[in-house]
Amino acid sequence: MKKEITISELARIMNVSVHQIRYFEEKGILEPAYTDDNLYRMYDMDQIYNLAHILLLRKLGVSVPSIKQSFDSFTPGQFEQVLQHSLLETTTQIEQLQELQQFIRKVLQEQLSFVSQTTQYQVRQRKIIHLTRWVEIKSHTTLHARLLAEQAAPVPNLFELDIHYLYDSSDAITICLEAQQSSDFTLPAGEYLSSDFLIQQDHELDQRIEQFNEHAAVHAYALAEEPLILIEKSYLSLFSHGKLHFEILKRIQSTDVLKEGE
DNA sequence: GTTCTCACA
DNA sequence: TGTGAGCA
Repeated sequence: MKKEITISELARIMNVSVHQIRYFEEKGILEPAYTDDNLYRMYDMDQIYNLAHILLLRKLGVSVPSIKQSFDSFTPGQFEQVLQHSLLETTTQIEQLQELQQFIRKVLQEQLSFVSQTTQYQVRQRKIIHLTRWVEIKSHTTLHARLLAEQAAPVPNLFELDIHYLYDSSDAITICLEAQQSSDFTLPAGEYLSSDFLIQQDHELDQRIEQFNEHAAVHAYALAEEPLILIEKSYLSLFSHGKLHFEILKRIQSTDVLKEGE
């Protein structure tokens, strides 16, 4: 019985895959003690220590190329730099995960509030929203793939955004996306008449908008002279089997709010 | 059981 | 940065 061990034995005692050991070899950070006549890689204590170091550094977030560098020419200063870098990396990862957590909460909350909602029309208090103009289309037409493809600026992550359709008095509908800072349009904070609904076919949309306007007239809401806003909640449509989730909004006039963007 | 290579996430 | 499959 040889004192050296095969790759699968090394893999077993170090809790890694055979593949992974060969991968480390390919990347030049772990050589076998020798190769046997049958071309099997054989490993001894040196390799066990070596692999232990590699796994530790991987756990600390150090990349394989950096591990190679640190093995080739190792100075304590470089080591600190490498570890500082992976510390920074984990910090940004935590931030990204927190953003994801927030987004999941938002989707969950909106989904719950839609499910529990009984009345179709309600008055809602809304925070200020900034919008950036994205595409303009004529009324009574629909967005099609070609139109999107021809836009100069590619739109990031359409699936997770609320898409805002602004219906002003003209014949055009302006399609906008949420912006971080003040941009092309601003929807002031305040009270909005709101209606949530699902639709299956495009023509239902125009009906809904008509109904909304009628409802507002019948109940004599003092609506602001601002565009009607239709919001497509693309991510909520996930929960409604091919139906699309929309909200119609129009701000209710209040005397103490200054009109913005003029 | 192991090697090598290719495709894939 | 690995994994899985197929082959010899």
